[in-house]
Amino acid sequence: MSHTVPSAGIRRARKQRTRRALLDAALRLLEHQSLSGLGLREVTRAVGVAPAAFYRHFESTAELGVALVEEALDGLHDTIAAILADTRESRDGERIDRTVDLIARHVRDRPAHIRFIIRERHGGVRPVREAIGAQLRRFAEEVAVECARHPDTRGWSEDDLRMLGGVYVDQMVMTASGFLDAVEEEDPEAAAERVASVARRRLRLINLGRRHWLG
Amino acid sequence: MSHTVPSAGIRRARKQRTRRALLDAALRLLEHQSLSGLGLREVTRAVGVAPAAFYRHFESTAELGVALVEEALDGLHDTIAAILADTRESRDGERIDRTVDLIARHVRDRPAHIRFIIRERHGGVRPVREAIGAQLRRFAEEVAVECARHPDTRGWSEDDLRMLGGVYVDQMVMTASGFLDAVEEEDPEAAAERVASVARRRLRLINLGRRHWLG
DNA sequence: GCATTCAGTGTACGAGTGTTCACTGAACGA
DNA sequence: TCGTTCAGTGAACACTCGTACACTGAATGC
Repeated sequence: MSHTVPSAGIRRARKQRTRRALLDAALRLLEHQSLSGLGLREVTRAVGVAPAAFYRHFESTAELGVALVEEALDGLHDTIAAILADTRESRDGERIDRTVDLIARHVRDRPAHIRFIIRERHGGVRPVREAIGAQLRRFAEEVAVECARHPDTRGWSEDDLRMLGGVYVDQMVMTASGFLDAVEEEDPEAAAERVASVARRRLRLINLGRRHWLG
Repeated sequence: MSHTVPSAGIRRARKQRTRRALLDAALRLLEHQSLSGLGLREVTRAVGVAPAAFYRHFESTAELGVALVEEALDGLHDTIAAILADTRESRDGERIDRTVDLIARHVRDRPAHIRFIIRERHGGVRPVREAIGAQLRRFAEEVAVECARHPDTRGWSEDDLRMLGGVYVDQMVMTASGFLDAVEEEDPEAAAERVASVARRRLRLINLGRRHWLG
């Protein structure tokens, strides 16, 4: 009976719980403002905890921002991996459809994370900006590696492959941003479908360019 | 002697002068933070003027932000027009080179304006965000109109042309952002050349896709 | 010349900010 | 069982913030 809860981590768990609460509250507050304007007191007030408690978890809101970057981009990384794996065997047309659908779903599932990433990618807080930039560059690299397996890119230089990976990642981010903006329009579903349509055609354009890159 | 200064606008001119000073000071302060974190007092302090004087020109920092958007995008519009006009007769290769050069020059000439636009495009202040979005959409429209004159896009639908215009404008903004980031690296000139090289290849990729869009 | 306009001043207000520090009390390890 | 650890408290610190209001004095128009 006693050792079923092996004497460990009630404290650690409690701490984790308020840490999560801080992150969640911050994420919610960041939907309508940017990180450089987010106050430490504002966050603790939303959680219902004393301001000083904040320091037990982060030494500044910038550091909290970096933590948010990590969890947001972990999620995005999973989606990218899913896109790459899921569409590896598809024909070109349905591959594009599937990609855009997966982006739409990701945005629907984690809108606040995505909004945060897009807002802070060029935001006023350097460490956050750099963390996002570094991660996105890593994603581009991974996409480039996957691209190399495709017959259309046979014989490409590494540099050109990296360029192409970057194009896809940027395209993905812009599409996500579009889906995010869509929900604020008067007919969100129609707007989202418009975004999806443009995204599909952009990808088709890029793929056509890729096919004719050499010779 | 007396009517050489025709009794007009000494007041108006003085007002304009401090208005400019407010805009310039804000622009400088915004290089290291975002608009939602910019304080009215901070701006007036930088200009050397009483806080209340701010209200003679803007009713909030958001309104000042919108003014900045307008002047920043006027400048960008001129550069886009220059790109479209200047490269109308060129062959494809040098057209791309010229385009990228003009973007690089624009960023070198007005770095603060560009940084502001890129930062606030997805920033926390709605009216500013929307002003930027609307203007960029207008630019895309203009580029689309110009694209329609090109033989490669003969027979394209209006929707596809708009899509293409958007691709070019987004590409331009991303390139500008790249040039901006380049100056912060240890070898800025090399970084800028790397950005330029990637931008040129991206444009080449897009142009290849454009050429093979139909059939 | 004179009354009017108005860009900019100076002071004051209440409210919110980040950070500190001594503290409490429950979870912990031995 | 008992001393230690440490997440969270609450009060106080010295700021900064946006806004209001009565004001000054030079430019202005009649």
